[in-house]
Amino acid sequence: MSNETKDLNNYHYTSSYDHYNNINSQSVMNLPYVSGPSTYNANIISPQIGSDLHSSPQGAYGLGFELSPSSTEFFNSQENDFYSAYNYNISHKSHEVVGGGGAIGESETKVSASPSSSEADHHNGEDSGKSLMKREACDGLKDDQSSQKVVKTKKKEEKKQREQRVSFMTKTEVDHLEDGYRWRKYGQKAVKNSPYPRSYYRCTTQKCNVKKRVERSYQDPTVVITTYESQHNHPIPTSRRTAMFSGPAACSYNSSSLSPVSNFIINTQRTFSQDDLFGAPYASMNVNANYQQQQNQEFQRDYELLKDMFPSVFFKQEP
DNA sequence: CGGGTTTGACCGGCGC
DNA sequence: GCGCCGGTCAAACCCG
Repeated sequence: MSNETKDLNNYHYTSSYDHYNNINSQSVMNLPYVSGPSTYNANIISPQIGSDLHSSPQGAYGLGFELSPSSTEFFNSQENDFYSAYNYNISHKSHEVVGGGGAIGESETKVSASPSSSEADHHNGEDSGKSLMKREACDGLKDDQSSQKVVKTKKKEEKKQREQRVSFMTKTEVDHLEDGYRWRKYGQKAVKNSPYPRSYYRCTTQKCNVKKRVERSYQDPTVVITTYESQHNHPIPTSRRTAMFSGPAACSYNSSSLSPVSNFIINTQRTFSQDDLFGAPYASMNVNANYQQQQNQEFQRDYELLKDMFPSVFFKQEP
């Protein structure tokens, strides 16, 4: 796919999409990492969803997640921590020895999770926020409301609650990030108040009804918002699995809803190990020994959670 | 030819 | 009721 062959009016599928393909081809061919460091900076806002995912019977599968050759940072925190965690990652970026210093493909990701609304929704000020307000208003309805209406409202709420959504905010030039699963695009819509369209994808695996929306933030065009809905009921396609981890990458994780501050870096240049997970951050963190010991235990717990949430990250990479 | 993308039409929810 | 908007459908198209 080249820029020349694409419709230039559809800017989302020109240069950006080519970046996506380039990065993947580097990964597949196991080439030296030349597209520069990229950091996925993830923030899970809702502790409820975090625990849902943790206890999910589909623990081996779950949500898709960007895993192009890059460094990934997961942030699991309350909403207040969202931007501070994000800033923390930015300010410590220079400490992450990931690869070359190229600018292409550089990215950071934040993650939010919500049963009914997503960070992306709030980010764009869309009507899901209004819906939330409306639902909250419905909670305070007067007694003279007909019981039928109440039942209807409750049903609607339950349905929305079941729609498990997780949003990733990724600072990247890549629009559709690789997550190991196969997606079929089924729609694209212009987003109100945004020059950037929103794309709709569905998992191509039969009987898997996972969907995702991908849009670029109008406030910060360098940020791509990916929203996943529900969970995969199947493993990651094997052909993708090997491709995804053949290139060097690093991943750091912060789960501040489980611990005040925990942050570690996963280096995927070799097989994941606890040493990889727990050793690296201290090089850049100015903390005392006791604190480190305490953090290690918290990291262990967070690590288990992360494994459940993003199993694909932890598949072993065979040489 | 099969699978993915594009894109205008359509639908339902919601606010006015 | 009407218009707006997000989400989805599906025919046409593209590509390997």
